[in-house]
Amino acid sequence: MQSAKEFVEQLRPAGGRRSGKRDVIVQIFLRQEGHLAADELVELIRAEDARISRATIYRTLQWMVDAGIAQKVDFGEGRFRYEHSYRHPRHFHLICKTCNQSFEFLSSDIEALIEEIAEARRFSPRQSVLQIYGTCEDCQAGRQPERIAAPTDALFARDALRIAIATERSGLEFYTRAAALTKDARGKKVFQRLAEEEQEHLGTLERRYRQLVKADPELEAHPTFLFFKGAANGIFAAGTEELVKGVDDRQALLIGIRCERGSHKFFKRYGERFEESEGKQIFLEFADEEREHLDLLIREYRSLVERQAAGPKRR
Amino acid sequence: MQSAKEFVEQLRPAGGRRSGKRDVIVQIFLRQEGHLAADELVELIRAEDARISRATIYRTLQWMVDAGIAQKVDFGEGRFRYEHSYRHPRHFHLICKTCNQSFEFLSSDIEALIEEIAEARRFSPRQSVLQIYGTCEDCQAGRQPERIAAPTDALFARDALRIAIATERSGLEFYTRAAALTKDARGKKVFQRLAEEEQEHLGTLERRYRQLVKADPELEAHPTFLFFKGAANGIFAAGTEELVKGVDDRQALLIGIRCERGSHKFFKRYGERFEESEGKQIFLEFADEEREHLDLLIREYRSLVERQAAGPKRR
DNA sequence: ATAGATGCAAACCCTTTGCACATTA
DNA sequence: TAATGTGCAAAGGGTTTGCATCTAT
Repeated sequence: MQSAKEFVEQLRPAGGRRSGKRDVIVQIFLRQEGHLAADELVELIRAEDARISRATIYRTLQWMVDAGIAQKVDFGEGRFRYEHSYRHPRHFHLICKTCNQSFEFLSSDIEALIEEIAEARRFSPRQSVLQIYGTCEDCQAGRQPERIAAPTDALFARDALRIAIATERSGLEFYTRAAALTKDARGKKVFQRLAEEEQEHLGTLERRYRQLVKADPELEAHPTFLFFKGAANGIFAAGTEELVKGVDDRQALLIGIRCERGSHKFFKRYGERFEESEGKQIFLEFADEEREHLDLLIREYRSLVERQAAGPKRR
Repeated sequence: MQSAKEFVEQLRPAGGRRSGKRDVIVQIFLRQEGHLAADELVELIRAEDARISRATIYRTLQWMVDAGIAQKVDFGEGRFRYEHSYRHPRHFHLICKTCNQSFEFLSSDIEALIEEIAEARRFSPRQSVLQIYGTCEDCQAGRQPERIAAPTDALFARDALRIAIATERSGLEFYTRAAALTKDARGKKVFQRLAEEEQEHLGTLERRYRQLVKADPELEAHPTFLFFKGAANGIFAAGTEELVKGVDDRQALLIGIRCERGSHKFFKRYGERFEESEGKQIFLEFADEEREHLDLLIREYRSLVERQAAGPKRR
């Protein structure tokens, strides 16, 4: 796993000089979690150590943004806040206007929609900001809001596993149906084999999930961090729908190919977004698996087409 | 249709006094489209007329926000912008960092997801901000970006009709399938009748759409303003999927009820959000229609249950 | 030696405010 | 006349900058 130091080292821009003060600022900044206003960082640094001027801190923040170490965010407070990018994927925010706390979440569905919309408008998106302003659970109840810890690796792994499991289930259903509906003996066998594989993987994933929860029984009580619906399992669900409306063997294989391709792409892309972590691992492993299925289906489709082309002559 | 003057009149807070200068500011502000920074408004007012002080303009902007006439938005520029709420539903933004233009869009899908996420986190949302930063089509091509006009009523009507048509199509498919699958004679007839109605409405909507496009042939060239996918037609699509996997008559009716309820709710809620306009009209008419179907299905379901309760005795 | 980093204070931008004066109900 | 709106200038918060001074390479 990459350390914070390596992370900074790697991003340090060429031509820049090493400076003790800047290092201090960066290190203190990276130690924090959440969204720091410049002034809060000034306080932290005053407390910690040196006589570092406000200007240097502002300049270092700008430097970190340029280097990709930090991100400047605007919660509409009339000042900017900064969050670091180290082990911290792009995300969205729920912002409580009462206690001023902010809560992060991911949503592959919303990301997919944003991409579609940008595409439709021929807009090339660089960065998206989604902030939901309102009142958090604690403030609604009039309770003293407790500081929520930032989402951990384990939490991310939990949600990654949930997505993978849901997708696997949906894939299993797809292949089971496909096997039942396919007439071609060889095609049927392929679908059966894939269904069996999905079943097996499903078992593996569920075991892994239970293990994770066992290691931290509190884990399941945490609210969802990574939201998903359509983007992952919707791919197979749509395929199943088409299947069930009636298709021939060739179409069934094509639908399977489309599903696996979509699924592979989703898991690969999503996995690549994250820093080293169990969740990333899960996504990438899953992507590989889908890739194998995809290859198998493509081979099978080619074979079927060949046999069909040869077939009529014999008839 | 409500005029801008009535709009302000209606929202003018009690206890406030009429003031010529404030009126001037409000009128000039409402004449603009897009997102004005306070300073830009000051310029506009300087040019137009009076010797009105900066402070008054700031105070009036605050007054408009409190009254619900304007909305303060933050594009992360370090200053606020204001957009008026008159004939201007809640929307999201694509913001070009090159030409600094911003483009609006609606997405019922994203709104639905936001609500789900807030719900899951027990967060009570008041306002959501979604900004996609990047580069617009013109700037990507190195062209001089042309000022895009704000979406018109006709554009909104076009997209409302597209959603209604897509939903209608999906409903038609659902009822056609349901009619084919239903064994109970009376139930079959109900589904057939609904399918016929959907067919007829579909014709009406398509005629209306053609009319709209005929009135303004440019209309179809405009990019999508109201994005939708799941929220509207996905409701029936999911129903069809269930149907096709095999259900009995009673379940079929229940699925129909669920679909119509979802669809009714969606169109009603979405329609209610807008100022008087053809698009609003379309949504509300559609909601009414779905309501009728819903009632019919519920009556039919009750009847079926009764007959089934009576049936076994006769057997 | 020289480009780059730092400190200090002043400048900056956008916005709000105190206070005297003008207006409206 | 009492409450509200306006103008002016000053203050305010957050951020950036000019310039002299250091400090790494």
